[in-house]
Amino acid sequence: MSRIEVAVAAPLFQTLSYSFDSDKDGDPVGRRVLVRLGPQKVTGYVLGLLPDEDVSFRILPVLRFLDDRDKPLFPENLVPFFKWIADYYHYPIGEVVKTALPGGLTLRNRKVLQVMPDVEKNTIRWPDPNIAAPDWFSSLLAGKELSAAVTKKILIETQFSKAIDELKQKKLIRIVDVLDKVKTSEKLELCYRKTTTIELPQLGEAEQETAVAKGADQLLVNGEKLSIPMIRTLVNLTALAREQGVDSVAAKDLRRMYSGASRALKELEKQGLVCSEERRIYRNPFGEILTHFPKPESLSEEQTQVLSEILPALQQQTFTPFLLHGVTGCGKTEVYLRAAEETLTLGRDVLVLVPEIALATQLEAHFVSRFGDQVVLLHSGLSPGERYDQWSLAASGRAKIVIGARSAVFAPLSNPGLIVVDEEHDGAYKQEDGLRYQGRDLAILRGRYNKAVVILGSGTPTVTSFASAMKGKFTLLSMRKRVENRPLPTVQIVDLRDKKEKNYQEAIGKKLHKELGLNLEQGKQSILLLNRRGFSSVYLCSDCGEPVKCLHCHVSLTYHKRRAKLVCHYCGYTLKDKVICGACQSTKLTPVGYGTERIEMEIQERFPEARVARIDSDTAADRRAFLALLKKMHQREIDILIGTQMIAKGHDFPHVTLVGVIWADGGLSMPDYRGAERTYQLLSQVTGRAGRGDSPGRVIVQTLRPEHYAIQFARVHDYERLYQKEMENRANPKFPPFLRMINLKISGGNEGQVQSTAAQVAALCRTGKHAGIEILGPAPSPVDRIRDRYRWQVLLKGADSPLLHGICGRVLGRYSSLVKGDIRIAIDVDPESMM
DNA sequence: AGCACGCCGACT
DNA sequence: GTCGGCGTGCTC
Ligand SMILES: [Zn+2]
Ligand SMILES: [Zn+2]
Repeated sequence: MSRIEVAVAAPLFQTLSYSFDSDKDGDPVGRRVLVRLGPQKVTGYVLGLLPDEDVSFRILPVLRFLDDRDKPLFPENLVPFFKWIADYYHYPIGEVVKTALPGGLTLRNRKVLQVMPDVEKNTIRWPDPNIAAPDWFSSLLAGKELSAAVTKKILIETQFSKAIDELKQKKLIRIVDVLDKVKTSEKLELCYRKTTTIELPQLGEAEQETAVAKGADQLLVNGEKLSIPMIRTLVNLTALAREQGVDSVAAKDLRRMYSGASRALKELEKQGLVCSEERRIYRNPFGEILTHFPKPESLSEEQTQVLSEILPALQQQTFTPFLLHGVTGCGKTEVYLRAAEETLTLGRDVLVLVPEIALATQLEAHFVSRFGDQVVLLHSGLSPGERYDQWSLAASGRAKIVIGARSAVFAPLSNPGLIVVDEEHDGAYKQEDGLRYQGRDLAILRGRYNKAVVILGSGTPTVTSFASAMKGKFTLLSMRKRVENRPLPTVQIVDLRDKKEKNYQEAIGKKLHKELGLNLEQGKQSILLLNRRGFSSVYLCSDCGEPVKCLHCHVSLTYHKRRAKLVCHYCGYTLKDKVICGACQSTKLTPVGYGTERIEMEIQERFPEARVARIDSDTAADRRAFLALLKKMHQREIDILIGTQMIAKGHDFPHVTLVGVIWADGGLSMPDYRGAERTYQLLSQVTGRAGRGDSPGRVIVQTLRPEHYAIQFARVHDYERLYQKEMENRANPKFPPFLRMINLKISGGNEGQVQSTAAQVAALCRTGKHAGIEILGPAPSPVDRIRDRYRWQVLLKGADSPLLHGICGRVLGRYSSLVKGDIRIAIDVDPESMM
């Protein structure tokens, strides 16, 4: 028996030791095991081998392996990566691995309540006279199985415990442990292989029919009695195998050729002429046939220049991070593709991260065009089965290129030599629940562990990344020219404070209206951006001025006119739009503020003849409808497209010549030190959507703060000055990149308890070493109640990273004494949103 | 997390 | 008296 280090799927900060039979089970690393953990059975992930030294605890053998020999779920190179993440994000190691793996692969035992096998059901009475027999008891007697989830609920209800104990003692019912059934696994397909060498007569259909007509239901071929269906199937099998260049052929293909194949195959198998086998098939997530992008003959001067730095770094096979600063349409994609080509030539793998795969289909299409089935996809849009298959293709080394969203940074590639993070500034790289990791940062880390080249690409890099480039931590590569020398659009700022410009209660100013009308006349497409969905952001009482709030969250409800509903964007709570004011019972409520839905309606009133469409997370929930809309946009069947930041990302609309930003400063009033940066990024991205060679683009930016530098620098497309200004601002008072932050988030159902726990957390931070660390709070979070949970926070700021993490460790060390009832403490390292 | 063990309040 | 509440601690 050999000893292994296992991370179990439980919130433990340490790994545990188990033993296994190395002769029988082979290499254990990267495979799942089922292990005992106290009185339960849980999934563990094997991280490595351990020396046989004396220990103070007993070492249990693993119950069994959940992954086959030689089919590890993840390569060994991910192990130090996982450990670093667990440490840095203060997250249990097993949960880190669980987050990294595709879902549905973590099994554990659960309790199920059932009637004792040989007990006659109708003889059982509900034993507790004080309460009526509950529904679950009746369905149990009716012969239904209770699920583990239902059992859990029943066992939590203390009112039933007496009756259950009694029934258990009388041996009428029992509670058994069942293991989760496997949710995601390999998909197998039945195949047949010819095992006979007999030569088949070249029997055409006509001849077969003649034979049947003559009454011959069987023919003798080389001493074997074969029916016509058997011959036909055997002929088809031989032909298909030759055609596909394989030995065994899928039964379903044979059935498609001849419906009698199933029965014939069974007969053939019985006579030993064919044998059946299961073959693994890989579910294919590439839904639509993607556009083919041919490889360009030549590269631009800038592409050549940039590649002359990247390719040698790839050949050196050392960790080299690049920041590729290239405006929209500068031809970054071709740089990624050439770098990927070189990486494959060197026998290494490629990992490409994109913000949200649904919107990055063009990058996907480019990679598939160039590299075919060496590419796999990993993103949330896949079914669990597809995701598992794509994962296994990478894990087994059959796929060399992984393209995916944030979590693809954990892709099981054994030797990544190139990691690309496209649109590195995108907020989607930060996971905002559970393991709150930053995909971009982890990409850099993985590059370091795997001695890979990392390319962070963006037209508007995060200030932090650009600062790293300035400090020399990243090599800065710049691409300033748009391909085909498309000019940058002209940007005009419109001051919304000017009463002559815009009427009260309207969103579109005179200037924007005029330009939209002009574009419409000329049959050109326009885009309108407003980063808020719904009709209005608040629904105000005209009598007392109070907004309608969510019952479960401390936020105003958003009015959705088409659905005639008031909706909470945090928890989904909805009200009909016929409400009375909760404060004064008034019925006079009016929508105030703007959302995309309201813009859509205003546009329809202003331009009744225009073909208008809207893209936001309400309308894009259905990926197929979303893709259909994009297609309509490409085919110029839409004149004006209205949307949230979604329209600014990823997708190129070649015929758009006008972009209108309804309210550019919306993000500047948020409690976020990156407000200016984000505003610039959004404006810059949406600006990049306007114009093509022959028809230059115009951008109208409406704002209440026309003088703000983020808006002014966006007008002149000057990233460097934005960067400098931001660095000045963040130097005093200090914000990242001049220091680091960790947010300790305390939440729970009882406001007083949350507040006092938050106070204890803050006190704990302040006791002990904290020199040079600013400890802010405890304070209520900006949204201090979501889903009936109160939320407080303690924010740590400081340049001394080890000390910051030390303070977190101190809090975590007291975790069990701090956390009572439903209180939770979440640690958000490098927070991006304080909400 | 999930489970066992252990120590105090309010029932028979 | 004990039944059951949940605070505390542990899991290789
Ligand atoms: Zn009111
Ligand atoms: Zn809500």
